[in-house]
Amino acid sequence: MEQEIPSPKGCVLLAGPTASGKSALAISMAKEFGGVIINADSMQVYSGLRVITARPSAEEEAEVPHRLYGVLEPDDFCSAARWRDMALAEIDSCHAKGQLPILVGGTGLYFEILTKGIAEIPTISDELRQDLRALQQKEGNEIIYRRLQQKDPEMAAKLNLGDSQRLLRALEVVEETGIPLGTWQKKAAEGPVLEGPRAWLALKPEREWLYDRCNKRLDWMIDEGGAIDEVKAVLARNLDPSLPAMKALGVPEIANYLDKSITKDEMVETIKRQTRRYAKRQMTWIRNKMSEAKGSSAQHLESLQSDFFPFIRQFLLTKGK
RNA sequence: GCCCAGGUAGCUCAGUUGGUAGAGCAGCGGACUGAAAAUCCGCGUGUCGGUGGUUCGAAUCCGCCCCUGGGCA
Repeated sequence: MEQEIPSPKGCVLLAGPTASGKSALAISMAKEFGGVIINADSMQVYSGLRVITARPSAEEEAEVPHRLYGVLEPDDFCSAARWRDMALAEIDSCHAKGQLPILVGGTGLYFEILTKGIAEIPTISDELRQDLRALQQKEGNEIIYRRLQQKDPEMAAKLNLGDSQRLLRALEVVEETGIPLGTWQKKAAEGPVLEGPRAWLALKPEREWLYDRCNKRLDWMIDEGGAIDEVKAVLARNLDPSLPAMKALGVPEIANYLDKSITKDEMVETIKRQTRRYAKRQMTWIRNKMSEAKGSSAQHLESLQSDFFPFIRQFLLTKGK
């Protein structure tokens, strides 16, 4: 079978909410089509948090090639553009070897920037970034908001006072570049972008089924997977709690449990709730943003291979080469 | 069997002297342009246990029935 399929120039993009079965599907797909799995998940890029971020296990990673899993230290940070650059390099290297890149993950923004590009805004200096963050932590959003109103009233009008992350981003951009963020965003997307044909796949599981899976997975992580010890080890490094990896689902909650400010039950219930909400946001993204991309989608785990494999085979035979 | 206390949203409960009901949590919808597992915005989803009655009008008052706790036997 595999011999019939020519060397791919295209790639597979597999999106879906957390716990929907993406990883398992990706592995069987990689085996079937000679593929390499490339992580498109913002948290699984960090090392040290394998269990709590539901990264594929070491055994799974050994079955077929996996890329961009655990490649950054938890005190580093991965921007969407940084991920894109790493992903494009991996995709090139797959193509050079005649392998099919299979991008798998739940981070919508990463897919968005990979496929559509983004305006090239100069890097913000660490100094400015840290100053503004410190200011916000100390004084709250109001001061950031007022400063933004002065320097970029258009963006300020668009943002909510509570939206600390976007306020900060808008302010650091005007202050660093002297150009309002909105102006940058109106520019055509620049920078490297994924070229060539692509097969979009989306998992759209039934809600109850997914929530149940999320809950059971979390119970497993805590009771058997060793999530608590793993998080404890990372916490022992005393990293800045505002680092992205420190905000991964479950990390703050386990930290609270370890310092005894909440009980184990509270910790478990809170993580479960946060995970459900996260899955819901992902589904909103997939439903409303990725639905425009032409591709194939499937609802039930049982039907994944039968739904997707013919689609991929067809894709490779017609457009993928 | 008798005596209390309760039955109101998915859960825990509030509901003034009768004017068809509201909080928290859960949930749902949406946004998303370089830290996105982040960050933010919006939305009560209801046979008020059932049934008769009093009343212009009942979650609210009365009768009976059902259910759940607790107590006495």
